[in-house]
Amino acid sequence: MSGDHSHNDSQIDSGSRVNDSHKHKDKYKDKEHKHKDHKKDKERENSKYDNSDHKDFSEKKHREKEKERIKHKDGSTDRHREKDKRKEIKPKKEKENGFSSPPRIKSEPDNDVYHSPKSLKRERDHDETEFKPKKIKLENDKLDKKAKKRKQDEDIKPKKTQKNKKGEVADGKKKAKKEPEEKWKWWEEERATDGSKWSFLEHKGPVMAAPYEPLPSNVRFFYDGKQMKLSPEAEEVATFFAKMLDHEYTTKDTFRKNFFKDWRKEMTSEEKSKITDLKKCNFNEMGEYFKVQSEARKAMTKDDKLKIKVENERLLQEYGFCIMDNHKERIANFRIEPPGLFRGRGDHPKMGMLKRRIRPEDIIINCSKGSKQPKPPTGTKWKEVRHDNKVTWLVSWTENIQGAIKYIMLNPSSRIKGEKDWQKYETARNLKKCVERLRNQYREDWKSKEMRIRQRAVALYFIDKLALRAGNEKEEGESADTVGCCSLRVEHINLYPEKDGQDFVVEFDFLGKDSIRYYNKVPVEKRVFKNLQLFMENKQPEDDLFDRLNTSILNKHLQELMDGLTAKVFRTYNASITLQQQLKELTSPDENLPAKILSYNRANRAVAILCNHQRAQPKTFEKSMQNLQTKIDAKKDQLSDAKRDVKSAKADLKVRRDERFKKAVETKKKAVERLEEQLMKLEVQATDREENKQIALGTSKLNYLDPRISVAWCKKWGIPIEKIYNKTQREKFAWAIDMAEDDYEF
DNA sequence: GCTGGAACTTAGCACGCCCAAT
DNA sequence: ATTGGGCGTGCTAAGTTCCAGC
Repeated sequence: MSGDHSHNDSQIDSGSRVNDSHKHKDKYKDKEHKHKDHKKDKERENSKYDNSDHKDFSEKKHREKEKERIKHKDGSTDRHREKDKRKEIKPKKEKENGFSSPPRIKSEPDNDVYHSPKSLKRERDHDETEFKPKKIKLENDKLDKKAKKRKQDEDIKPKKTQKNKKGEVADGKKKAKKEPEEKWKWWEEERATDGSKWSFLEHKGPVMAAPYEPLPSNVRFFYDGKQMKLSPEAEEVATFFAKMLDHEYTTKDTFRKNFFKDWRKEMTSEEKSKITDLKKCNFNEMGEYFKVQSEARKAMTKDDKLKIKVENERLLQEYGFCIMDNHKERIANFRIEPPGLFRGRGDHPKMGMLKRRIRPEDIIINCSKGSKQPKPPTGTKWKEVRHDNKVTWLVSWTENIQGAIKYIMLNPSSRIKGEKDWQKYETARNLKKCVERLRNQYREDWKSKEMRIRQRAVALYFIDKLALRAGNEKEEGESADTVGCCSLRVEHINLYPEKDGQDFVVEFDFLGKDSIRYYNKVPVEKRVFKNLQLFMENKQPEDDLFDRLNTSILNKHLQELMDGLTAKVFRTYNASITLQQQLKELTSPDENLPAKILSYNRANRAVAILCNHQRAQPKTFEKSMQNLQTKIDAKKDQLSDAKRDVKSAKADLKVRRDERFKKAVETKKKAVERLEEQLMKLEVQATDREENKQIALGTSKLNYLDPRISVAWCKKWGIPIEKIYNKTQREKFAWAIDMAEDDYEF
């Protein structure tokens, strides 16, 4: 098949968040399904969602090329702003934010105030006014020149071959002083080869969650109609619930049950004996109180808002950066997650449970031995301080809902993330080189005598053709019932020897990651079809489709086929190759800028559809669409008026050939043109928005599309990169923007 | 090989800011 | 000046992969 990646059957059902539509819950309840040759016969919770409402969202051709151009939104403004901002930044030679520069460790009065936004106090008053980003601005032309581009293709490979010179590790420390952080091109430097992720790391630790502030006494809680003063612990948990009062979560049984159970754990024994029924709890005053508070926050004066902004900026400056190997790098999430009620996605069995407050004693700090260690808040201790340079995280703790470890890591613009990202796309490009071979291989394997090989081959076909996720097994009852390729169950597909004029159609319908529904009808090759029939023989709906396969088996196999190959590489590969090919197809040289950008968005959209990146239709969608339509209609009226004006002006001109009338005609014509352009923009905007209402472009842009493809496209067509990537994205993809030329081929 | 833990990427949603239209 | 809504951003949940220890 090779090229047959036509995903035009992808359909996104408007009712795609299926979690609530369990109309046929008990569909399979009574069936006996002990299946002998089946490895696990789990007693599945029979939460089957209802399939009956698939709207066949019939291929509005709107995804294909056609009509109009995209709205023109001028993105260039924020660039100017950026520049302006930079001008204000004062070069600062000394240490920044109290970081000692790598080699020496300078101690400094420690902020022994609890690190929470509220209570944080300024230490050094002389700095008080300086909340602006204090980046070192140091134009460094030498570096730029010296590092002149090598040919990009060689350049790109992770430099495995290069021996790590002994001095390399320490080298960061030497040239500490004048590193122009803003322009550091880590991609022109060599990578460590010894598995270490850094050699020096210093940071200020996390910002703890703000402590609980008890409610004012006039905000009351009622149980069974009677007022009741809650202990601070119980009250805090109650406020979590109160804050969510008008969220539909609080109506869900599981949520309420879990909440109540965990809440009771926080109660005094007295409270526990009184409060026995959630239904009798009245949180309204509390809920109201928070609503008023948030209203008040919105209504704050400019000044007060500015103060908050300043404070946030200060916190960011102090805690939002670390020094890693001589460079100041941005931290992604430097705040400890505050306590609250767990909100799982989809039908999560643990929704509503109490996410407990993280104390310093729960927190592990990771940093350099020689660095200035972050101080725990006074009177507290970290759980541990370790110095592990084989990992990238700065801070970690174990969360109480799933027992998972949470991390504080660096921003995507950091070297450590960027290198990894780059490498990911290189692996995907390697796959491109051998994908035909692999495809031939798995097609051969469809005929294998061994069931496990056939299953492996069919699964791989799906992963390749449909960009499905690998699909690890999940522990039942621990999370929502979602699947990926390897964990598909019989109930998730339907086979049609013939459907809608096509042969061998497989209909997929399952909940994937984040309980996003995947619904798709795809014609497959006959052999695949026959194999699927075989795999499904004598199985119950809740049995695994690929009972001889899991992700570890699959990935082991893939690893043998190509170095670094895993299931998810196919998603990256197919997403990127689709973008490249779609861009080629959709971009027409003589279209104007907005039209080109619409083409880009459509190419992006094709990928998002392939990867099933959905979003809830914005709540305001209908209304905003209507508004837009109103505007369009108004514009049309204006236009026809203007046209009429032109006509009459022309008529006047005919009667009296006068310079003044001539001018009038010109002016009127101009007006018509302007209106036409405006109208077109609006219409393009409408199209784009309509096409996009349930599709999220961001995820693929950020995670799947080799940014060099986009950069090359921009260069080729003279599109400013700002039209494609916003500021954050440009920071993340700085490496690609710097290195890709207009002829870059994925 | 299997299991569970650790580390890291990928994901959608909520919210608030900002800007354009009124 | 006000308002509406689009967009960027933060947040954190939910995946994948790797690996150590049996």
